[in-house]
Amino acid sequence: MESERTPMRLVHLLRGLTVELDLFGAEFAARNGLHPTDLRALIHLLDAARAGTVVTPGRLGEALGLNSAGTTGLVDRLERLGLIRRERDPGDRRKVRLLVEERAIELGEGFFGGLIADLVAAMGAFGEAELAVAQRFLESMTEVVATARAE
Amino acid sequence: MESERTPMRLVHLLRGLTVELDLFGAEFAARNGLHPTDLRALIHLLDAARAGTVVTPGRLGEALGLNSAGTTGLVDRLERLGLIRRERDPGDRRKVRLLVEERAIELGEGFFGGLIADLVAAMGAFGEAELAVAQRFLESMTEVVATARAE
DNA sequence: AGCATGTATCTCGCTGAGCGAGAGAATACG
DNA sequence: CGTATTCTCTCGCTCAGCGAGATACATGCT
Repeated sequence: MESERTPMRLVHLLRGLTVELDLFGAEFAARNGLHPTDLRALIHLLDAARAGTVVTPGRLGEALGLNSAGTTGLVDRLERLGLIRRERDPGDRRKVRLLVEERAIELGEGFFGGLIADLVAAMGAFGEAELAVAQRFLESMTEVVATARAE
Repeated sequence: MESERTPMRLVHLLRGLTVELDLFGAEFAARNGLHPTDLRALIHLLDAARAGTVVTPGRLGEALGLNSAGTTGLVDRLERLGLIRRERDPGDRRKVRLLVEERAIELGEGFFGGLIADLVAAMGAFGEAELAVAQRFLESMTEVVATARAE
């Protein structure tokens, strides 16, 4: 494994990192009575809230790869947990807006907070130029995966 | 978002990349009649096979965070799909060895093959030194997550 | 206007992944 | 030996997510 050529080593690292992050998320979710899907939904909702975007059940379901029935169930679940609230869109009354509650933000902090601080701290060992390289690298890899996903 | 400080931008990139890889895997799995768990199991089994490690249901379940009942179901499923085979360990007859079939290897190639080639190709745009930086960076981040996971 | 078509969400019934509890079979250890 | 331990599997259950379709609102066409 140590004698592996660099590109393959990087591929395995990317996969390994994904696995670690997934497991971290799954464990956090389980500890808070959530399912992995709930956590992914929460992340999506918090991102949208910070960006000022309106999220509807349809958009959320699409982002998570769920059909409408599953999405309704997911939203019901999050609402029952007091993490989000439904609100009819006054402009188009077919739509429902999903609003995140304070509790959801706190939960998000609990999840990310510690880990982000640790990650940022570890980045301190890298120079400005090195972080820039890492950024370009990650952007490039993300784009490749996103493109592959779109077939 | 463009004005974001580099460390946070990197954190978001890591998360985004994880999400993309997850979705890619989930879509591949669905297209092949597998569940995300099955794919994760397959990856684990193929890694072990390449490393020459023996995998038992117990080890597999532990790696995926399943209990024994769930693991039995998973192994049944993979066996029914003709991806693995059970074989009693002759040394310790309580144990069962999980052997990957040819089909599983082909499936793995189908999943990784294209994506890996694309990723490696994109790495071609980076110099030797830059890839080394990316590697150190990913190793550092992986270690942080693994440490955080171990509490 | 009026009617067809499209869009957003929800309801119903069902399948099956994964859990808890515990049984059964083989091994280790006093 | 017999008792504890380890590994896997069985049983019964819960609930996330699917397919099909209902409902309600919106929009385009003539």
